[in-house]
Formats: sequence, C-alpha cells, structure tokens
Amino acid sequence: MTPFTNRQLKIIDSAIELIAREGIQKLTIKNLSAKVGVTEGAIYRHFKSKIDILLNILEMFKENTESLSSKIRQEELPPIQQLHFLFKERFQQFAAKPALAAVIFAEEIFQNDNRLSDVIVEIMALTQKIFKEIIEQGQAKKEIRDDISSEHLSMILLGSMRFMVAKWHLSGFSYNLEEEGKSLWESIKKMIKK
Amino acid sequence: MTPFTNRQLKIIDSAIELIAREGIQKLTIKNLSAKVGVTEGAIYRHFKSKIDILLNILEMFKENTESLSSKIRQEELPPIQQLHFLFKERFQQFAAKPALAAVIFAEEIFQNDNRLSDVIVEIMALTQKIFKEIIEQGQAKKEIRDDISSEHLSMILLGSMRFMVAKWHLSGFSYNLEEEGKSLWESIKKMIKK
Amino acid sequence: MTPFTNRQLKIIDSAIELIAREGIQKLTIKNLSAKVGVTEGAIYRHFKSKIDILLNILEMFKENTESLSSKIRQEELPPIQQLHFLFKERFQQFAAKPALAAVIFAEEIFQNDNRLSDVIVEIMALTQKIFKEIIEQGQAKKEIRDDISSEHLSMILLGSMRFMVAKWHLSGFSYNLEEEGKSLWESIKKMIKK
Amino acid sequence: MTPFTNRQLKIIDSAIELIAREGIQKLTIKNLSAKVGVTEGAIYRHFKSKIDILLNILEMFKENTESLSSKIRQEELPPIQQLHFLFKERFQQFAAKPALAAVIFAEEIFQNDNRLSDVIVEIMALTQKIFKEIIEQGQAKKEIRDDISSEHLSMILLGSMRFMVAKWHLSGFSYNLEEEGKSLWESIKKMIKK
DNA sequence: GATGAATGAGTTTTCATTCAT
DNA sequence: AATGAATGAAAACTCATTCAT
Repeated sequence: MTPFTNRQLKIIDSAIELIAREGIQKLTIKNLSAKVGVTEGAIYRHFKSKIDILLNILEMFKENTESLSSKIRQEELPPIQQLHFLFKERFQQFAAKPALAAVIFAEEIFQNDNRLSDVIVEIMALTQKIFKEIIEQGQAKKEIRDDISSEHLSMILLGSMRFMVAKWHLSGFSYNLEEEGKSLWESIKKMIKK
Repeated sequence: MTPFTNRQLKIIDSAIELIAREGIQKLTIKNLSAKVGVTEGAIYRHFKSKIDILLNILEMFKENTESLSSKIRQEELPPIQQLHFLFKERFQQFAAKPALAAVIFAEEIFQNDNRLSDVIVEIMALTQKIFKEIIEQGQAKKEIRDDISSEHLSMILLGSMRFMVAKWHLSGFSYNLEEEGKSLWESIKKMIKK
Repeated sequence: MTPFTNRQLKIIDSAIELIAREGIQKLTIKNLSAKVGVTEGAIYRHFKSKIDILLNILEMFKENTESLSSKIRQEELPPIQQLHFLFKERFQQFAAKPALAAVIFAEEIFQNDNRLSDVIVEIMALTQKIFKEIIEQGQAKKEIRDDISSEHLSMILLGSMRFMVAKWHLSGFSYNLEEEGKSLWESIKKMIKK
Repeated sequence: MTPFTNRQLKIIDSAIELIAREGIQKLTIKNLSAKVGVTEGAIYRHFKSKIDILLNILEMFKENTESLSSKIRQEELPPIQQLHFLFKERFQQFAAKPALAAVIFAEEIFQNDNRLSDVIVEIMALTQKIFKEIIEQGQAKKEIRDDISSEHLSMILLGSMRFMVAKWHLSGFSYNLEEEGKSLWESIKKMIKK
C-alpha cells in the first residue's frame, strides 16, 4: 500500500537484518546507518523516527498477511489445501528472508511502545482468525475433525509453526526450514483430518 | 543450587516483573533499584553486573525445569499422565508468577549476549528432550500414537503451550491461564492418544 | 535601501512570525522553509545564512526608524506633538504586525552573535537619541519640564512603551495595543508637560 | 523554600551566568557542565532536565519577589518610601548579580516552553501588582498623584527600571547600576509625587 | 530557482558501572 | 550494606549548510 522509496526499502531491510542477527537492542540508528552506508542524520530524511521504521516493518507484514488471506479466499481450494497453502507460503517467505521470521515472531521486541505492541496484537489476532475460519469451513465440510474446537486447532497449528521457526532462529538458521516445515505439515494434517 | 540471599531474590523478582510489564528495554539498573528500594550502586553489592542478574534468572528456571523432570521420573506415572502433570505444573507456575511466563518464552530478550542466549538454547533443548522422552515411552507402551514422530509431537505440545502463554501475556494476563491450559490439554490429549 | 525580492520578503516575514509565535529557538531553517513553502535548500538561494536573515530583519527595522525620524524632522511640529506622532506611529506599526513587536524588543534573541547584537545596540541608541533630541527641543521651548534630564525622560517614555508591548506579547496579543498605547500616551504627556 | 544542595546552587549560578554572558542558545548541558566542572551526565543527578534548571531559577526569583513584598508590608513605611525601597533593593540585587538581571528581564528566553513562560507571566503580574497596590495606597493618602491611573504609574516605574537594566546589560554592565538607578528614582519621584 | 539527499557537528538525555564515604 | 556523586560511552534526534541534479 505504502509505496516505499528504494532508500526506505534498504533501511527497512537493514533494520530487519540487524534485529534478526543481533536483537533489537542492537538496532540503533548508528548501527543502522552504518549498515545502510549513510550518516545517522540521513536516516531521518526517510523515516521520522526509529519507532516509525519498526511500525512500517509490522505494517508491511500485516498487509502481506491480508493479501495472502484474500488470495486464498479467491482460489476456492478445499480447506485442508488452503491451510497447506498458507503453511507452505509462510515457511517459504521465512526461508527466503530469515530475518523477517526472527523479527515477526518475537513479540517482545515491540513491547517497547504501545503503537508497536498494538500492531503486534492485531497481526496475531488476524492470523489466528484466518486459520480459524478455514478450519471451521473444513469442519463444516467434514474435512477436519470437529471434536476439537477451531480455537484449539488453530492454536496447535500456529503454535507449532512458531515454535519451529523460533528454534530455527536460535540455531542460527542452521537447517532447511522449508523441508522441515513440509514434514511438520504432514504430521499436522494427519492429526487434524477427519 | 545457588543459595540466594533475600536481597538477591528481591532483585531477581523485581527484574522479572519489570521485564514482563514493560519489556527488557525498561530493565535498567535505575528502574530496578527504584523497584527494589535501594540506590543504583547497591545493586552491585548483590550481582556483579546486569547480565549476571539475567543469567541467574535463566539458571533458576533451568534448575526448576530439571527438578520438575526428575520429580516426574521418580513418580512412575503412565506417560500420558506425566505429560499432563508437566503441562499442568508449568501453567500453574506461570499463573502464579505471570512475569516469569512473559520472560521465559521471549527468547529475544536474551539474544543480546552470548552467555545468555546459550542458556536459552540449553533450556529449550532440555525442555523438548524431556517431552520427547516421555512421548517415546508412551509410544513404546502404545499409549501415544506412533504414526507421528516424537519430535513433531513434542513440537506441537510445546508450541501450542507457548502460543497460549504468549497470547495471554499480550492480552495483559487478562484471563485465567490455568483453566484455558487445562482445556487445551484435553484437546491435545485427544490428538496424541492412540 | 536594500531592494528585497518577493521571496526574500516572504522569508523575512515568516521568520519574524516564527520568532514571535514560538521564540527564536523555533527559528530553524526547517521550520522556516516549511512556513515559506519551499525546501530547506531553497532558503539559501535567497539568504546566505540564517544570521543573514536576522541581520536583514534588524536592518529593515533600523532603516524604518531612521526614515520615521527624518520624516518628523521635516514636518516642523511642536516637540510634544512630535513625540506623540512617534509614539502613535510605533504602536500602529506593532499593532499592524504584532510579530515585529515581539522580535524587536527582545534583545536576547540577538545576543547569539556579535554582528547581531551590535545592530541591536545601534538601534537602541538611535531610538533613544531621537527621543532625547526632541525632548531637549521641548525643554528649550519650555513645552517640556526641564527639572528632569532628557536622558531620564526618554528612558521613561521608551521604557513604558517597551513594557506595554512586552506585556501585550506575553498576553498573546490579547488586547488592542493601539488604544492602550493612546491612553498611556495621555498619561505620559501629563507627566512630562511643563 | 526549596532547599538546594551546594551542587544545585552551583549549577543554577553557572546557568544564570552562561545565559547572561552568551544568551540561552549557549546554555547547553555541555557548556553548563564544563562551567560547573563535571561531565554532562552528572548534571542530571541534580536536576532532572534542562527545563527544570530554568524553572528553578524563575521560582527562586519569584519567591524572592514575594518575600521582598511581604517584608515591606510589615515595615509600615509611607508608600513613596516603600516604592523607593523596592526600587533600591532590586537595583542592588541586580548590581550584586548582574547575570540575574540579564536573565530575568529577557522574557524571550523562556518562551521556549509553556511551563517556563507561565512562570514568567506570573512573575510579571505579581511584580506589577505589588507596585500598583503601593501606588494606590499612596494615592489614597494623597502622597502620590491621582490624575494618572495606578496602572500607568506602575507601568512607567517598572518600564523605566527594566529599560535601564536592559541597556546596562547590552553595554556589558559597563557602568554603576546602583548609582544610575538612584538617580532615576529621584526623577521618577518628582514625577509621581503629589 | 528549487529539490532531495546528505553531512558533521551538535543537542538532550540515559546507561552501566565505579568508588569514596 | 548502602549512599551519593560521578564518569564515559552511547542513545535518539536536530541543526545549518552543501551540492548534484
């Protein structure tokens, strides 16, 4: 939605990488500007504050989540396959940009400021809502077991996904996330299918 | 193991609460000493550095995890009940001290320093190992389904637990974690039982 | 004397208003350029530095003071009426452009730089000299009391004028300066007439 | 009222002198700490912000004004002598601490921040009120002329005092303020006496 | 004439830590 | 044990100015 300039994209990217590699405490304007290759003041020509940079990272992710969700709704796949698609897509995105995974699942990072933590809560709620709705369709169509609430099923799906990503991050992105994710999905599918 | 003085316990407690309520970025010696009720310098009589305080928090949690695990091993319960016990116990601990939950599952907090992140990795590995072993016993005894690897089953268990705790934290600890946890456990049990 | 371009006049005007409304500390090239409606760099097409802008404001006021004074000298009015004219004229100018009043009587603003404070001293000396000379004429013509030195009489005249303007500024220009000034003049006239 | 520590007094004093000598724009924490002889951070152990320092300077002056006024009321002098006393006292104070004069009459300095400008307005109103009340007593007792309002008389008194102090400041404190002030008082007395 | 990007020096403030008392 | 004062480094951000386009 927001059309970023190249410089802004560079800054956002550098910020994500800095956080992923060294934690938010290392996301300082000094480190960031060094990574971008400009002086500290120059950053402020592109974002009005450090919080603003973080806000844009989250906003980008939120918009991406929304567009993924509407893309799926259009495709008219059976619910299980919709879940599979979302699962795969997310793991693919994270594998392509590991830093993003590290940032997006570390809510603590954004606890700092209300504007940030609000967006985090929104993203989390939105994501779970998307999964829940698909699961409920699946339950209605008898594709997905209905002896367990959609709330719990979505929690199990998202929870295990997050856990895998967190471990992957802590391991220094040392294995192939997409493969492991695919294998995890197979297990989950077995558990939730009717 | 480490015999803490009362002052040390007070400091550790205050630190955990500060982090839980406002994020690590608010864990400063100034804020901490104000919460404890002493001057800044006084903190250094009890811990040799800020990292040292965080290290002790993690160490405490790690020891607690270890003692929980050995307690279970002595009790000779059937595997499913062992899992139930661990699940319940953890949720109870977190409900009793919400701040701890907020801190312990937020690995990002400790990414700052290698000594810290090493302990985080150890704790995560240890926890998953405990769950995996019990699950494997359960599979051997035909109590737990064996068409899904113990690796994945433990991921699903731990992942959904972490997810629930994370949501609870983000919601401002606004609901009864123990009850929700109990209900989640029932769902998980249904899914993993043979 | 100095023939300003339209852009230069706009910049000077905006600068005066910025200072009057928010203080010199808010007179930054960024704020100024925003008010003028151009980018920061553009300002430097019209003035070679920020000090240069301030210098021109003072120079304008000084020239205005000089022309007022020579206008009066030509008109050959009785001294008391000359004073009245100056008094009225100044209050009229300030009422018409409140911002100018706020700036011109706030010597502190220009203490920053020697080139500026020198002009301030010149303006102050010039103004007092103009008043003193008229008063001395009045004393020679027995129109104005001569039991008090022209130095003191001019101080009282200028001092009370400045005080009224300062209060008006601090009150947010909340009352009619011209009327209040007229009334003050009546009082002063009573006090200085022979 | 507020019992300042020695360090705080030193800081306040240094701040006043810095402003008087070079203007507020030179009152930076860096310059201030250098003058005090400590590092920049050290200032913050004694005042919580730069504004706080300025606020305390004004508050000190305000309290001083109040105590002067109540001292006078107790002494039961004839109104003209009360005015004389206040006049003398103020000029004495300024002569003793020139920097204070430079700061206190330069309202612009404090336009920066609402908390500051509010106190400035209060001080100005308080001072004029004190003078006005004495003048009104004098008018009631037929000591002071009543063909001119107490409002205008106080404006003339305070205005000429401020003007003299401003000139003295701009001249680099180059003459004896107390003597000049005494002489000005004599002129003013002549003008306001009945 | 004007823009957009940048710089280098500066701003206020906070931080973890030390140390004499 | 604890305080109060201090330090040196670093934080986020702002400023006047320059310059290629």
